[in-house]
Order: sequence, then structure tokens, then C-alpha cells
Amino acid sequence: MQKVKKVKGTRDLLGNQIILHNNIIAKFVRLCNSLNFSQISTPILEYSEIFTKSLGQSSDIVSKEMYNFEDQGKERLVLRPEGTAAIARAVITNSIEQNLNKFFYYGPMFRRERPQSGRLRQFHQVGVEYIGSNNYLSDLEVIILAEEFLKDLKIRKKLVLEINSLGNEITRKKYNKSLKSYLNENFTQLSDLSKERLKKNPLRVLDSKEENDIKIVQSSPSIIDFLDDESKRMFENLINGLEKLSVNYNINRFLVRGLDYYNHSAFEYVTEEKKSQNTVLAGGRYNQLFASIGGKDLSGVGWAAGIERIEMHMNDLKTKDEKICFFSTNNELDLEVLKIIADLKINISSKIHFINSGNLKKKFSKANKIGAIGSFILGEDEWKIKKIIWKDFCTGLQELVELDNIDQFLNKKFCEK
RNA sequence: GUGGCUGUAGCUCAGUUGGUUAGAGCGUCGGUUUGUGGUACCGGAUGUCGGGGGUUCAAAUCCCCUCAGCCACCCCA
Repeated sequence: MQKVKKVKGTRDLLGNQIILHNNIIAKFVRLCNSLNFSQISTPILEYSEIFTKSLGQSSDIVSKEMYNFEDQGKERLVLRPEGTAAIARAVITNSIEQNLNKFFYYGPMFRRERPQSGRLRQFHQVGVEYIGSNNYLSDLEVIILAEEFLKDLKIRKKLVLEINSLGNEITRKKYNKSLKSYLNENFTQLSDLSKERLKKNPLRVLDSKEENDIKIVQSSPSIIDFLDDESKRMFENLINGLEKLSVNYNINRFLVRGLDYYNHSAFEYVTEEKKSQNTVLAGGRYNQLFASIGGKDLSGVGWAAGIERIEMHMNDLKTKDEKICFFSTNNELDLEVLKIIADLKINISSKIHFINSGNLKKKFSKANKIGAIGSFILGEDEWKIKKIIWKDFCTGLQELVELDNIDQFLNKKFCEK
């Protein structure tokens, strides 16, 4: 049985899934608008260099996960793997670098990985970017937005906010050196994987999952001790602010970033479930991003959340949409029924469904099966006197409604709900 | 990219140590006479047992290959 397949790691959204998906976005949009973030939508296609220059050649995203191809005009294009770099590009190309830009966005992202729970090749993100401010208060503002968003979705309590500072470039350089020498002292005890990581990106050893690595890492030097005065002040201010705002957080000195453009604050909302994909929302500050793709020296802070990962922690929603069916007793009246539906001038949340086949019994049965709360039935006798039957499926009672009054009848019956 | 598990009707699954026409529940369709559903009863249809190859008198069942899905590593949202 060879059915047509969908592309690996992609999903069709239908039924309750797309309702949930749209709900999440709707809540996000409402919240962002109210905090004066404005929407931006950038293309899914970008030139490869937008990401290769900003994320870093050595990052996994660039080195092996990007959908990267040459189009018919011999241009190197990619399906965007993330939002931040693309938005930075948009800020530069639209010449709005001098503005204070508060953006929010949502849409699909693409990474060619092996799919598993909470990981897809086409996935969807919502995110915000606060660009042009180097003030820790902006960090706080986007974190508050994240807090409100997660509370609105009723998943905040399932998550822990972890936060760290990566300092600036100088701190990182110094710290890297110290960490490297520490790890080299313990080289023989490291896992093979971490030995490899030590060469490519020593910071990554910090979030290894190997038991032995974790032990070694416990007594490694802490990046927080390497922060220069400016970075230190920034981090302290941020922590202070979180305290003042009663945001629950956890300082996690092992929290690092795989992408080159991050510095200073880094934060993640994670679940403590054993699931492997436990990051739901992640963000931080970036000060080298703009320069890396040829813009002014701008700084920003932002985060992105995976819609699919949010969904994993949400309860199944019960859709309680009311349906009202219309059908005839005699198929010759079907066009009349359709005309009645077309002429309705109503403002109700219930959905109108026209049943167009089967004998009368079947029609009732169908109406019942789709969960209708009641039906309008047009019979020959009633049609002659310009009336239609309304049957309430809960009570089983019927009444006759004047066709001229059907709008009022419906509005009155279903409006207050 | 590496590893583990799974693949039988539309869906959820059963299928005993290889043995005749491959099963159940749900769903679907039809019926239980007239213009009335939800409940009940009766009946029908549907599968190249993921695909290909092999072993055997005989394969859903054993072996090999392949594809797909799930899960984990890597990495990340």
C-alpha cells in the first residue's frame, strides 16, 4: 500500500491541532501588541550568507542543518533556520537602524535534523527582538513578556527560568582559555564526545549529559568570575530586577549558547521532565550580530519559543463549538434550504452546517453525529405556509419558526452565549 | 550522521511452537415498512499483513536488504 508521503519531519496541521496552534499565536500577538511590539514578517528565503556570517561557520545549524541550495539563477539561498539574523538583516536593508525597534514575529523555520519528540524539520516559532538598546531594562522587558506569555498559556508553572551571563568578547576569550586548561588537566577522564567538543567549542562541554563529564564540570571555573566590571554590573542589575519583579529564576552557570552572536545575558525556560527536548523558550542578548552581517554596531535582546514545544506541555483543548444543522425532508427542497442559509443575517458563534444527502432518518443521524445542538428542518407542509421546523436536540422539542423571522430567532437564541 | 523499538482493515490492536478461506472493537454503509436523531438489535464491505528478496511442501510468523514512523544521542526552539 503505497500512499503519497509527506516530507520527513513536517506535519500537516488540521483538526484540533491547528486550532491549538492558532490559539497560541493569537495569544502571543495580543500580548505583544499591548506592550507596543510591532509585527515583522520576513521571507522564508534568504541568502545563505545572512546565517553563515552571523551564526558562525562552526555551529551545527550552519555546518550541517541548513536547507541550502542554488536556485535557477545560481544564487545561494537557504530556508531560514531561525528568526533573529533575518530580522537583523531586515533592519539593515530597510534603513531603520537609527530607530528603537521592538519587533515580534512568528512563522516556520527549517533545520535538517533527524526528527524526534519535540524536533521537526519544519517547525514554528514565535519570538521577539528588542533592537537598539543596551540597557538591562530591555532584557527585563522581554523576559516579562515571556513570563506573561507562558502564564497566559498556563504552562509557566511547568517551567524553570534559567539564566546566565556570557559576558562580552573579552570575558569569553579569557574564560575560554581558563576552561580549556582546566579541561585539559582532566582530559583523560572526559567522554570521547567532550574531548571532541573541547577542540571545537569548549563551552559545550558544560552542558554535556555524560555523568562523568558533569562531575568534572562541577568544579570547573565559573564564567561569572570572569565578567569584567561592565558585564558584571549588567548581570547584577538584571538579577536585581528579576528579584524586584518577583520572577522566579535559577542562575545556571553551565548555560551556554551554540550560536556565535550571543553575549551578556542568556536565558532559557526549560522543563524538568526527562524529555530530551526540554527547552521551550530561549533567548539572550546579542551585540555582534549586526556588525557580522555588515550593519552598524547595534545591540539587541530577544527570545524565540517553539510552538510545537509549547504544545507538548499544554492540555488537550476541548473544542466546544456549537453546530446547527439545516436540511430538508424532501430533497427537492434542498435549493430552498440553501437559499435560506445564504440569506441569513445573523451574528452568532455557532456554526451552520447544511446536510445534503440521505433520507430523513440519515439526515437526523448525521446531524447528531457531528454534534449539532439542534436542526432546522424544512418540510413540504411547512414550506407551503412559509415556516420551518426548529428541533432542539437536547430537549427533543420542536417548534415552528416563521421563515421571515429566522434571523431574529437565531440571534435571540444564541447571541447571549 | 549514530543507535534502539515498531510497521496486520479508515482508527486502536489480537494473531498461540511457521500449517487450510487473516480476526476483534470502534468507525463506515445498509436494514428493523410511512416526515424524526442520540439507545438497542440484525446484516454487508474493506486488507497484495510497509516494500523487495531468501529459507521451507507451507511465512503475518524465520533470515537478509530497503522504506517509513517513533524514541534516544549529537544539536537545538
